[in-house]
Amino acid sequence: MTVPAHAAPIAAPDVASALQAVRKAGLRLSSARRIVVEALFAASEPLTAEEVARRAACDLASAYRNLEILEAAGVIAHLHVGHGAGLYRPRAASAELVVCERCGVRAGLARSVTAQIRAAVWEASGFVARFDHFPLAGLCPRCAQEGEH
Amino acid sequence: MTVPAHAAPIAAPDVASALQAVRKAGLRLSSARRIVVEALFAASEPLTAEEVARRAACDLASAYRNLEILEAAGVIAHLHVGHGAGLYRPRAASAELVVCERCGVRAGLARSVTAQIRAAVWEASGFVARFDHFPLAGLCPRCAQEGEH
DNA sequence: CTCTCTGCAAAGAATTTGCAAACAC
DNA sequence: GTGTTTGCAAATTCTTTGCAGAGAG
Repeated sequence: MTVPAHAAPIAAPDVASALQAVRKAGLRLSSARRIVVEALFAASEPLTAEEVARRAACDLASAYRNLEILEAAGVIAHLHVGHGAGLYRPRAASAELVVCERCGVRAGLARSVTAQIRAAVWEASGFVARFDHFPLAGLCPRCAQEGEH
Repeated sequence: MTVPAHAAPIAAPDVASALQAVRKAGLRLSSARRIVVEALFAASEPLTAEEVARRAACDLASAYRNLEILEAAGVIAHLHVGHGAGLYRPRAASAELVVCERCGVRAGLARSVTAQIRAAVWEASGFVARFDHFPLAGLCPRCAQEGEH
């Protein structure tokens, strides 16, 4: 038995193809929209809507609206870490993560590891687990050590 | 190599011992506090703060304050599922879960399964994963099937 | 009696929505 | 031109905080 495939739409690998994908989705390429895309692809880390709005010099409401639209178009994706605001990143950068609940540090998980976990969860529950939208949570090595005081 | 133990404080198994634990923590047992505890132990599912306030017939602010205090006292715990409000439950009922991102259905995971996953995550990243505060997310069998249309 | 706890009201953070003007095509 | 998109302001949802009075020990 194998875990059902999680359909993986084509994620634009760079700014150019992302902007092209926006056009193909029938969306207008307004200046705000273009800069939002560029800001996300230029960032090395996922950004909050507020950071996107600041970098794109556009209204926060427009940032939220564009982030939602761009996500629907398959160009970007958002994730949630801890109690804080949502984070946005290019869809192509949707690595599967584990996040420290205490300090917020994030680490990527190799596909082989997440595949193994997905298989275990699926066999036990029938659920197809994902780690990109709501990453795994726990304590990083440092915080885990402190926690045992 | 084994995953570091996640210190597991004594969780009150029933209302009586929970109320007793509240006293031992040096807290006063106000009527609102008592009813909040009773409401959580009486519920078959985790409750939102709003549901707690309604069942305890107390102010929402008092519900939040008591939930925070009771959690610090080790009597209850909260978790986050999806985009919605936080959920509260007796600490003793802190099962490790997997939640459907689409329909919200929850399923418990056997300790043997979560132990295996914890080990895999720890070997790969050094993180000590938890599944009670931020449960695993994914698609339930039904939604997974629909998703492949 | 003292100090904790409560209700009420207001503040805050994150996100969404209504609307007229601005802009892409 | 025409219909999408924007900025601004206001509304929503969830949660926290300030304060004066009520209640537990």
